[in-house]
Amino acid sequence: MSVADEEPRRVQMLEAARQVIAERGFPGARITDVADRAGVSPALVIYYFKSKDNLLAEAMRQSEDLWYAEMSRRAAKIPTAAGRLEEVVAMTCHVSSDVVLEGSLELWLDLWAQALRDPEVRAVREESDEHFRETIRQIVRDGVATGEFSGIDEDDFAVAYTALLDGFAIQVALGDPVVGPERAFDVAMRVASQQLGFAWEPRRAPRRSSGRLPTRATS
Amino acid sequence: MSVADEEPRRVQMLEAARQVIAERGFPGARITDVADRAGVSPALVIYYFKSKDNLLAEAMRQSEDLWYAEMSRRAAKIPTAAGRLEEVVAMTCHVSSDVVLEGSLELWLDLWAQALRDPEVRAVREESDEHFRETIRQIVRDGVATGEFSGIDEDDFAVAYTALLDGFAIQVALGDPVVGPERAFDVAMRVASQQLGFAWEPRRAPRRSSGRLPTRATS
DNA sequence: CGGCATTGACTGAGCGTTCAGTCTAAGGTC
DNA sequence: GACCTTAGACTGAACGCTCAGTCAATGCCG
Repeated sequence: MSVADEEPRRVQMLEAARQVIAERGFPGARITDVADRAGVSPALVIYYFKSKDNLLAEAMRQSEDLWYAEMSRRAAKIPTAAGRLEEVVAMTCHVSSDVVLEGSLELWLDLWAQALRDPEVRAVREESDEHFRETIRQIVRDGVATGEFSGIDEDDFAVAYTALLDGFAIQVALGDPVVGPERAFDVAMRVASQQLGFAWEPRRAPRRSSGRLPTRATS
Repeated sequence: MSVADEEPRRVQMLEAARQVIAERGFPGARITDVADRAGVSPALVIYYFKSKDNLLAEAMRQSEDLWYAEMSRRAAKIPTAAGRLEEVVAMTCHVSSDVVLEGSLELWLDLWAQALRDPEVRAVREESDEHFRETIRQIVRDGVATGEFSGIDEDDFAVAYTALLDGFAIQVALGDPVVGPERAFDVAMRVASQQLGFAWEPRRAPRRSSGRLPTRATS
């Protein structure tokens, strides 16, 4: 809240930029779009951020930060390591349709493509990915400590599992006809339970609709 | 060869386009670049392909086709299913530095990002991904048939394993400081051997250099 | 008044696409 | 064989649009 209060215009524009990138893609995002959405003039956008590239890179960073903040927020509410892992998987596979995470997967595709050439974006991606890995690592460590998970090299698991989730994120983001959110979630959880040695079965019979998971309260 | 003989200019431009996309990214690729590299005028490029979008989409398709052709070519030479799987993993993780596959991983990142909005590119991606899955599926089926692999749901495995390899492809393409080609290859093979129940150990002590694998002849 | 926020109007570069042709080779005609 | 016609390959120049970034001017607040 403090950040938003101190620099309302700034975050407003970053939020607008995030949405525009999600809609039109990183290279297709125009400062006019961002300005329109934020209800200001294009010149003001340049006034705040020096250049378009800078704006978009910062928008990417902010978006990633928000994603992990949301993840931490949710994880904090869940007592078991297996539950926390499941929540991470659910977020990555977009099982629950969630406004906060709207467009985050699509953004990742642009993030990766852009990271190839743009050093600033590359830095964002590297931090973000290491953050992701560390999150998984920590969950595994906790699970091993509490006896939920049986011994496994947490580092190798984190490397492999984040790669797996990234791969599923691609399929889900692109709306692959074979690998939808439910299947990705299912397979990912099965792999995890097998590798980490904990019991897991699907919450319910497979649902057709893309509705939210009623298991967890939404408020 | 027949194709190249019939339409030399066409394939020449497609090849040029592939290189330009690999260098400057899909959105950054200019028809002038392609024309320059092919040694023709920009107008001729439009003369052959109706528009820039069409050109780039076809270049993507051709690139994917080449990749799978190369994969089949290599796989055909390898007698065991485990060996074939290893070769696929090696190609995906860019363990062997190979001219034919130059820039293919980087191209995938652009392919995914572009597939989000461009229907033509999306179609290419879907075909390509299903092709990949089917390749893995078939290798597993063969391995199970010959007794190399122990029983496993080949479909679920294919879905999960292609996702894993896609994820590693991202890391490798972006030159992640933590997950390099060797580590990706190593972890991927360990996962495969464990899941499919075959014996596998690293060919050699871990190498620092990014040199090619001397195990297989390059000719 | 003085500094900050904000804007509309403008510009200049970049780039896809078009067009009016030129050049070359093949084919037909006597 | 000499000449004309046709078609396809190919190009240089120009058109027109998009869009990031600039700038002088205005409003606003303390």
